[in-house]
Amino acid sequence: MQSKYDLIAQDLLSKIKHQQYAAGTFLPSEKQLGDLYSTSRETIRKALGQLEQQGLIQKIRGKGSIILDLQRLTFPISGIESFKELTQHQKLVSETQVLKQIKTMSPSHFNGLTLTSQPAHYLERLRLINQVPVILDCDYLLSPPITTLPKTAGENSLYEYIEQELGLTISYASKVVTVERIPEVTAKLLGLGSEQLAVVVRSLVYLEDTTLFQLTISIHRPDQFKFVDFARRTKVTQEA
Amino acid sequence: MQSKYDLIAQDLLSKIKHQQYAAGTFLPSEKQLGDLYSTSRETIRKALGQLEQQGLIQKIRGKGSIILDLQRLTFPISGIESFKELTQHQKLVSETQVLKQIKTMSPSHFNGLTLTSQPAHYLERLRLINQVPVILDCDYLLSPPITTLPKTAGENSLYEYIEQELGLTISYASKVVTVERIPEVTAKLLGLGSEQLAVVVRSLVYLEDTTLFQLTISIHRPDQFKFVDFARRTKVTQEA
DNA sequence: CAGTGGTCTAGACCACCTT
DNA sequence: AGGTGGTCTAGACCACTGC
Repeated sequence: MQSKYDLIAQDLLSKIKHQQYAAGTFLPSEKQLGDLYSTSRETIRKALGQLEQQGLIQKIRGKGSIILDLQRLTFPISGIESFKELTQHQKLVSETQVLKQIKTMSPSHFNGLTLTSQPAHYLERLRLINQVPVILDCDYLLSPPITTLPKTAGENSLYEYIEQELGLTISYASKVVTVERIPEVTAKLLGLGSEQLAVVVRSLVYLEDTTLFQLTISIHRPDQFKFVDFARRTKVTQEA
Repeated sequence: MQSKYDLIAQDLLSKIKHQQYAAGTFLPSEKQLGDLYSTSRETIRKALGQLEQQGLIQKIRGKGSIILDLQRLTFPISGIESFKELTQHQKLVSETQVLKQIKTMSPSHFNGLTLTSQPAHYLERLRLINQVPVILDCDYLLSPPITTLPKTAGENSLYEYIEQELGLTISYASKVVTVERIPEVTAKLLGLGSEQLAVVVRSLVYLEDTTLFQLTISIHRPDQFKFVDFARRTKVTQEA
């Protein structure tokens, strides 16, 4: 269910996108927004907090909430987003080729962690944008919780299948991004020549109840790789 | 000033780090924490929200807040952190060589954006970890707001100088990470051979009042580059 | 001084999980 | 049914900004 502050955040987001609130100007004050949406100030503040988090506005004490103008290049690739969601937002012509889909055991080491090996669906997919291969995705989908994996799920959207067909809630991920030399076979798949350096993103993805369900190794063509991020300075002192 | 929920978050963080609350177990309930800290539940919720954001806990409705165990490898390199802060957290032997420090004009194009060129301090610094060069940082510090820049600021911590000496508050940044071919001179500085591929991070950094104050081009040795991230799945539908 | 956002409270109702 | 977190309210006081 959508909460009231989610709806307000979405409404403000769309009003910002459609320039009803212009970049560089201030939003109505929290009190005014409370009157507009007939709600309390704390609820408005939750909505504004979401927008601030995403880098759409900046709150300034004593003045108001100003609309930022970074979105021009902020397709947030940070976060957890499926390839399908990503390309759709950016309106790209994309294609996915399923190279392999078998049942196997998950690896026992990943990102420097030791994991218990367990049954999994292994999926290997080549991603193309404008007919050019850009990413090779190697996924382990653990069973449980992913017991069955129809062939169409990999071809279309894996996350759509998991969230909508299986009714699971994807919650968070930890990722490690490195640049590595890759095997010649892999380089060929991505259309790389003698240069075998690629960007490798290794992710562990978890459900709402903290169950690990996916391990992914994502190999990107370096010349096509672009990672856009918005970050806020954290004050939390991570002292020893 | 530290707010009550900041203090509570820090206290919980340190208790988690010192294993007083063990990974995999539940924190006391929000009600109990409210009694423990003699505060209202909403205040406790703000503290827990911070910890959840950083990936230290996962809240589960109907059950409680469980302590996650990812931190083992989560030195959050995402976010805005100075080189000094970064190396200190990880207890590394680091060194900074200032190669150049001059007054000039800032570039008018950056990350695909058109900016107004203005006076700036240009700073070029080579970063070494364990005596090995790993990063070349090229900074433009705009004046205003950075009018004077003592030589020591670049050698020690630039952010310390800006936040503590100048009393400015660093707030947010937008970054673009790519892999690029770099000039031979630059490659030599980083100790790279014929291979001239490097990871390039271009950042725009802003103050609390949305003033842009820093443009940075950070060139990383690919074999030393490692980016660790924690991400939560966002529900906010960024529809057309 | 009035207006703004930042924090905090004490209560309420709900949805969910467990027993 | 009782405990948990998720949402929402109506009010309060504070710190900061601007005039």
